Amino acid sequence: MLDLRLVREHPELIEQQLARRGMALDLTGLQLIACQERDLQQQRSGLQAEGNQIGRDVGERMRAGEAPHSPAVQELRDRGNHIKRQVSVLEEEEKQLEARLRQQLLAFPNLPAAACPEGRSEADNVEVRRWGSPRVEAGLEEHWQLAERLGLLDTERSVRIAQSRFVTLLGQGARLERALINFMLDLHSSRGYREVMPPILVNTASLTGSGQLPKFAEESFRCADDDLWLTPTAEVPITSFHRDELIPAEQLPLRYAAYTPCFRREAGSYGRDTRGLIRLHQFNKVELYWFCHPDHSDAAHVELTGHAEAVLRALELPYRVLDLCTGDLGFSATRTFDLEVWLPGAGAYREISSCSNCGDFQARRSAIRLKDGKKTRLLHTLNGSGLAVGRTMAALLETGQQSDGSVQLPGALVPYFNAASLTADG
RNA sequence: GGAGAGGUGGCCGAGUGGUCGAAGGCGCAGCACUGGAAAUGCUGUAUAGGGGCAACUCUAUCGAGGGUUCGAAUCCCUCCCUCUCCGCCA
Repeated sequence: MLDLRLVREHPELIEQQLARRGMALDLTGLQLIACQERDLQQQRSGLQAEGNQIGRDVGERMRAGEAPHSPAVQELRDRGNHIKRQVSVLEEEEKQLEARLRQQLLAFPNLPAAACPEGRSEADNVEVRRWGSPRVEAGLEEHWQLAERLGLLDTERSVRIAQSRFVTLLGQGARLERALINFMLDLHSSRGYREVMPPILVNTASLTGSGQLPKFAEESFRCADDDLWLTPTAEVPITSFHRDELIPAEQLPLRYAAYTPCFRREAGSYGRDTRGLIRLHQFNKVELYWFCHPDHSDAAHVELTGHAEAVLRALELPYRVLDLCTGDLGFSATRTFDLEVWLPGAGAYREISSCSNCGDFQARRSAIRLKDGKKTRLLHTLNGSGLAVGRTMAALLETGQQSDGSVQLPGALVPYFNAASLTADG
């Protein structure tokens, strides 16, 4: 959420920054509402101050022994009543303005960071670096072909259980998924992340706090009877873990690593990536999350991205890093580095992690502040996949495929999977 | 799901209509004492929003929302949550 003060005092700054995202906005209307709201508040609190004084006066007279219905007291009462009516009128107006303001503010995305490259779409994202040598050969299988042949998953029966875009992992496939989750969590724990396993049904306030609501309601599955939603990412429960908290500066940064299933409706993506593990309604993800001091969030962002990269390196999966341009930035992010893993079968880089600095955007929505001496200020939140587990499996399958039909696994995974390869009779 | 109890500041805990943003304690910070520390003493220590260069000041907040009243932490209504017992259950 954007700072209301900024809306009042420098709406042109917001217009400029959101223009970088490709949004043409005129905030004069909103600014007007914001100022009206402030003026109403001033009027109202002035009246309330007067009312409070009357209350004190009456109390004093009564204590002095004056009769409760003496003319003087009665007059004070009348004035008190009059003020009360005025206040309630102002309050009603104020509430309406506040609701309108909030509704509009919640719909604005975060402002891009100064360093964020300019651009209109993903075509303008800037490649920052590459790691590893991508395997480029003709005749390689795609991961869903490999997975089907090796019996790692069952798509058809999953439709019977749920619907399309769900998958059931089986045998080696299920074990590999489990091995990957453990491998990733161990790696992050060893770097100081605190492991968390949060609720994956979350309430509306949580989804609003991290930015998925109100704008992206159609992206999440909802349990209508309970004000609960299935989490689209662990970012949601982790943000809310500290919602409405005031955290001593010396405790920062707080760093969490969470494995959770994630649920997305993928509305509007019909026909895309319908086979295999790339785009599912339910998928597993290990998420990295930082709550940090605003002065350190840029450095933290680089560090967090490095931690996600470390997983790819340990698994010997070539990848590239993109600095997302202003036009491709997610709603809550002020800057994002995407990691794209090389899929030799598909012959393309595919997103496997998105590492974002959200600045104070989620912290303001979720009221998460830090206390630095006497000062309180909003802290910064960062998140990144470390990594999307299904996509990691896809990359491992395509990268490790052998001419004999088996799949060779990287050495780092052997202790977790208890075998060095996947085979047709495994 | 049924019955009962309860939700007060960073924490514990007092407070059943007026001067209560709230006693007391703990914690924390500063000062004094000390060679240094402990102990002790003194002082300070909530959040949000508004106004002011600032000192400061106004408003709101005692789970949430509404009501009664000149005045509500305190009375009334609704909701949420927590705890205990019973039931059910991985």
